[in-house]
Amino acid sequence: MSQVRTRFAPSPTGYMHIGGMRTALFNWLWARHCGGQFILRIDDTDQARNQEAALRPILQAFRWLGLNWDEGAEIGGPYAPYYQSQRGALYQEAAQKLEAAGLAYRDFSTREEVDADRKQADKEKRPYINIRRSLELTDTQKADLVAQGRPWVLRFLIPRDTKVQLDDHIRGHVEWDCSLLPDPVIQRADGSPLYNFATVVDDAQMQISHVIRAEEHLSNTPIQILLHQALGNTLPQFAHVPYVASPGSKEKMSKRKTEQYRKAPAFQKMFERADEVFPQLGLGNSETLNPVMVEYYERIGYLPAAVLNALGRLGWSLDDSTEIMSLDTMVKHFTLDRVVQAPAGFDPDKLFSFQGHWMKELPLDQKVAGCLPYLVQAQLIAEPVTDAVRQYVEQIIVAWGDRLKLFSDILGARYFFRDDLVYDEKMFDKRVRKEGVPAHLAAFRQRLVEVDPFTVPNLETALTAYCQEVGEQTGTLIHALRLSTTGQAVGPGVYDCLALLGKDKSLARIDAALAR
RNA sequence: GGCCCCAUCGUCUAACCCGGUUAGGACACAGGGUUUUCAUCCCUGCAAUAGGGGUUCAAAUCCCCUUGGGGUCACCA
Repeated sequence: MSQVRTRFAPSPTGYMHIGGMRTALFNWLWARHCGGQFILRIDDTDQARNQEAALRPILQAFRWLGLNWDEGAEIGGPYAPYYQSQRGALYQEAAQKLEAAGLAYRDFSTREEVDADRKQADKEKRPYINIRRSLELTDTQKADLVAQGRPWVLRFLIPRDTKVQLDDHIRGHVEWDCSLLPDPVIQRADGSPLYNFATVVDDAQMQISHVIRAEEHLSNTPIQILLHQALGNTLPQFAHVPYVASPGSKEKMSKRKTEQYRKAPAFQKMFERADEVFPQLGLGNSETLNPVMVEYYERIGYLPAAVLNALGRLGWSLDDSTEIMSLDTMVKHFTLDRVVQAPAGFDPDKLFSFQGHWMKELPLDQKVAGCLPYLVQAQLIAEPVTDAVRQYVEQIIVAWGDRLKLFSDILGARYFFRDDLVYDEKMFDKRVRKEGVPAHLAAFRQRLVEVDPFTVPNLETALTAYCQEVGEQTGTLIHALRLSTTGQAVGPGVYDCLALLGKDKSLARIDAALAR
């Protein structure tokens, strides 16, 4: 096969959509699988807003996930520039070429006229296509109108007597009857190009071999194919990937619908998590950062490997049983013909389970590196982080074990850094304020004074010995100690907790609990 | 509404192209075991071919229809 070149062409919207990320991943995967190039082009035709700021989160999402691009934004390349806003001359040239060949025409009709035509067609229950009045104008009439300063747009002349055929890598054979297609505007009165046109010009000029994009572009495709043909371009291959649906629905996931996702059972936990974590980090809450955006996953402490794995398995499979896949594995096996045709609902639970897997695989030093920023941002530890603190955090992470799923879970270790404990009152009542327990706790507290060094094995020996002597179950003391020293009913092993806290703090907290 | 796409457990999917499997796996859920918490880990269970017609010895698989779901219909991208 000749050189494979794929592209992802986001418009700078200020955030990276998780569904768009999946499409980008498939493009990247196909390029890498084939040893080709992946291009990141910016579709910023007539965007008034702040480019820089609106683009940053998108590029950051690619960097975070490790999806590098061979040409495009920031790095340039042989087909530069890669920003549509800077490629005006190319579009002008192509538009002139079409007009000169009689394949596009100047349309002098006003928006009002077009709207009226459309309404009329609607009323008569027939499909709307352009009436093409401007086509009947003589050259002198047209020149007059131009002289009068009448604005016009350039429309592509759809060849109404043909059919467009597409053999899509995912959808298969699709056909459209051109007699039903309105003539699309390809250039505005001010000379700026429209998306459908700019895309065609760019894809051809950048030698894109495979246009892999979301299904919602399928209806744009006949026009683009026609445009390519009119321009004399070699047609790229097309692959229309089904869109990503929101959890528990079949509808395309959309940022505009975040309010309803907030209440959807499958999504709810992610929003709650955001409201719990982000305020502690000074990052707003689920209003500012929600699970539709890639940045949510980065900020809440997901691993790129987990997000990539989940995205890769959404609408694509390697075989009948492989679930856990590294990026390398996906590159090795990815093919377009194994992309599923039906929309896939995003599944937060499954992502979470992938996360559990990849977090378990992560070497300790990387876990520490991942958690440290959270502790700093939540002001639980100071910056710069000293070796002693770093070591302490490492010990906590070891004790935390597989309970640490997201990096932000480390915020649950607050009681190792702060003395104002948050008590789980219900459990405190159940495990501490219970017949006989305070007495045991007080008695064992005295034994603790003698434990030296204050280590896990010594603590365990002491507790077992005490319980045997007094004929009490170890569980009674274990639970009481955990509630007293951490305030919580769940967490790392209680001996780990005591050892990590050290003798002084442990004793003080037991005293405080007994005094409550 | 026009055009187009889609349809297997609750979810993601395998098997479909080239008809023959007790329709497989994973997540979730339920139960059990290990860890006197929780998490991990192990075992077990639950659970699907939308409906109707064809074709065929045989249909999840091929064809048609119905139903349902979705996307798109801009001088947005």
